Amino acid sequence: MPANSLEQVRNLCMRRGFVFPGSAVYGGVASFWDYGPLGVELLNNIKKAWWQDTIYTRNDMEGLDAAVLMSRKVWQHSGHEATFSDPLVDNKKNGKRYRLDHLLSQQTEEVLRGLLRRLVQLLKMPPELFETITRERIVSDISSLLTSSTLEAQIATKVGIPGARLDQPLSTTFSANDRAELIRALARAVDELPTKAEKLALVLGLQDQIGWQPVDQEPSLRIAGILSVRVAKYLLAAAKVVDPSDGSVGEWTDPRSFNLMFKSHVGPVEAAVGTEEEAHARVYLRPETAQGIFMNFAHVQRAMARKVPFGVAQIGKAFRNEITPGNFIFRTREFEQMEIEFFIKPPQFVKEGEKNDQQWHEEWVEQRFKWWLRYATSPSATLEERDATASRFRARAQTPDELAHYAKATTDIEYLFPGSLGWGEIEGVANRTDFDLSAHSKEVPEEDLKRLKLEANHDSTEKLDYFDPDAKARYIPWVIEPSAGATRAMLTFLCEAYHDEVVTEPTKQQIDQIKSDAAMIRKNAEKKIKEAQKELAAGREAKHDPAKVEAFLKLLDETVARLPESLTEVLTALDHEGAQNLEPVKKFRPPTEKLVEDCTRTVLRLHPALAPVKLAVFPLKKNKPELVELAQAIKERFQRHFRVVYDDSAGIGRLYRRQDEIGTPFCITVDFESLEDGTVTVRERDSMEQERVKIDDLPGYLSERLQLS
RNA sequence: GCGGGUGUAGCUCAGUGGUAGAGCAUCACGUUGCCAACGUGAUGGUCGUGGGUUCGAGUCCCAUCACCCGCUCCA
Repeated sequence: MPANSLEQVRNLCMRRGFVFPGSAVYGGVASFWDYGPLGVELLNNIKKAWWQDTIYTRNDMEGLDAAVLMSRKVWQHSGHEATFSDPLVDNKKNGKRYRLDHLLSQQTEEVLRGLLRRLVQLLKMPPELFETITRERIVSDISSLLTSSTLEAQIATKVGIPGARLDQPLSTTFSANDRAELIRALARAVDELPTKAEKLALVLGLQDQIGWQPVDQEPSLRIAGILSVRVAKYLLAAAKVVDPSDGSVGEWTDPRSFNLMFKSHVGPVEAAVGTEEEAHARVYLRPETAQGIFMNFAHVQRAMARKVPFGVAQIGKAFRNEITPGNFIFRTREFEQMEIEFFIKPPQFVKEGEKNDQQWHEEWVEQRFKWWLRYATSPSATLEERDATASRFRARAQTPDELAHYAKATTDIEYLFPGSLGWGEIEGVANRTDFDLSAHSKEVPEEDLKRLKLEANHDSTEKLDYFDPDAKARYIPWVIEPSAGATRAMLTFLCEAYHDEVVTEPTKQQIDQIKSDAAMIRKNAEKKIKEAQKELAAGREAKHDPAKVEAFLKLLDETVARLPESLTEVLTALDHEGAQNLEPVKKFRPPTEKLVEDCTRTVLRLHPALAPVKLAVFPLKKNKPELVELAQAIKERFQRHFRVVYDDSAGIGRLYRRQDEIGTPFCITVDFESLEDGTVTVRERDSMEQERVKIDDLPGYLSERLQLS
């Protein structure tokens, strides 16, 4: 059985140095994780496997590593700036979608006023706030804040609303100097207020008090900017915001904020967002690596003299300011992608017997699916285990309304993660047609622009087309994009490899002890259930929920009946919510936990190519210098080729278990016999079987079994 | 975003307003012949952070941060 909860995997990762919370010293920052000594090995191995399998073993692929920061124009023409940067709302009634500010600008004055009033009420803004906070107070309150970047960065993060766009420049009635001071003081004042509502209220109040106004005086813009993305849904409903297309009150969704791109600046810019200077210097951290490949399509094609079809692969970091990150490293704001852009003939040039875009798409889905299964499986897996692994992967075609703006079709490869996460996307194979290359090209024919719903690109200096000597025609190629998450791959392989195994049968006496303890728990719990029922019947609050306790007892009976093989499940049963506040359970837990620990091992049955450590070498006794010396010599013999560790800090059994937990495929023990006949014990991870192998034969023995290419 | 929960030693956790604890881990010494051995000793804490109540707060109150679960949303 692989991991049955993400929590198990999380624990192992933090305890054994795979993943640590980011910025932990300062309390942590949501959604950022650091990869520890073993995590970086695993991640590197995943990337290496992918790189070798997608580039080295094919004849039609090249590699690339493009810059993270690219011209802002890339994101303007790719469509990301428009669709990633403004809150959008849907009307559930008719499926129409609007930019929030556009929608509001079409409302009547009455509706807008109602919105503002409700916002004020919702935030419980104390009216005094507007009276006490004056310009003098603010300006005089300047001191320790460091130089600020932009209002948005300062205020929006402090107020704590991701959707807030309080980024318009201050009224021009202030001098540049005054403005900078004001920003600092404002940020400071916001800092001092105890609640989020008051912070927001302050910002709102200041707009009126000190003439801090958006450049654009449209009230709709201001409100749209101020609305928290999360409260907007209720406000829109309460204020009866109307759908301009039919004039009826809409059934609005939460606005989905697509401002997923992190902003930064090139050069020493400290200008406020919205100014020309800022706009000029602005860059985004890439939200996908794909555009770097499109930028270099023509370079790679010419430099490597490639003919379509061919592909370009890239591994790199991407950044998205996700609104709801979570599930450990599944959805993070900084992540790593492994992307292929595979360039093919447009449909009209495909000849008889050649693959069209649909067939290429299918082939890539199949290829990638095989890749996932290959590395999700340990070579020692039985047929049944392989089937079980395969059943946790699936390819699922996206429905039309799920498709991204650039895709004709996308097939997601998903993995069934443990616990509440469930099926999760680990790779998307998209048919992006000629959308991207056309979007970045000048002089694209009118009909193609129309087909792709693109505007003519007057910024581009190039046409990203290709002369096909075979078709004797010039065209902009189509693209199939298999795009996988490297960090999600790590989570996938960890979940699939995780196993808790019972390796030592508990004695009959120990099992009887558990059974009698369970009987005691039942006796006590039944009493509690009766008490609770009495309380509830009398209309009072009960300490226990009878139904939950009942469910717990049923689970406990069921697992205890299946001992000893259900040993680990008994422990899980004790964590059932119905077991809370039951005294005997508290007493019962520690000895059971101890027994489970003594009788089980945690093992990561990782594919050897992915294992962070390939080999561990131990001396049987650490106080015999000859053994230590030989063991270290063996370690040194392999350390140039792969990660190998030497350890003598515990008894031999414990050393084995430690390596099991991190998925080390082989352990070597050097004993006294080794000194005489030059053989060592090689112990295999999954079977725990041992074999005597000559030290001189180790290279061949290991390279065959580690499957390193 | 809403609701619920958690946060005490590196890890797992106990601690009912009155001197901060246990097991494991770590380190030292001794012992130890292949699957989580043992003995002795030692190290390790501003109890997530900031305020408040109190003679006194890990414990009560407020705020805040992080993580987990459920709902909502999203890819």
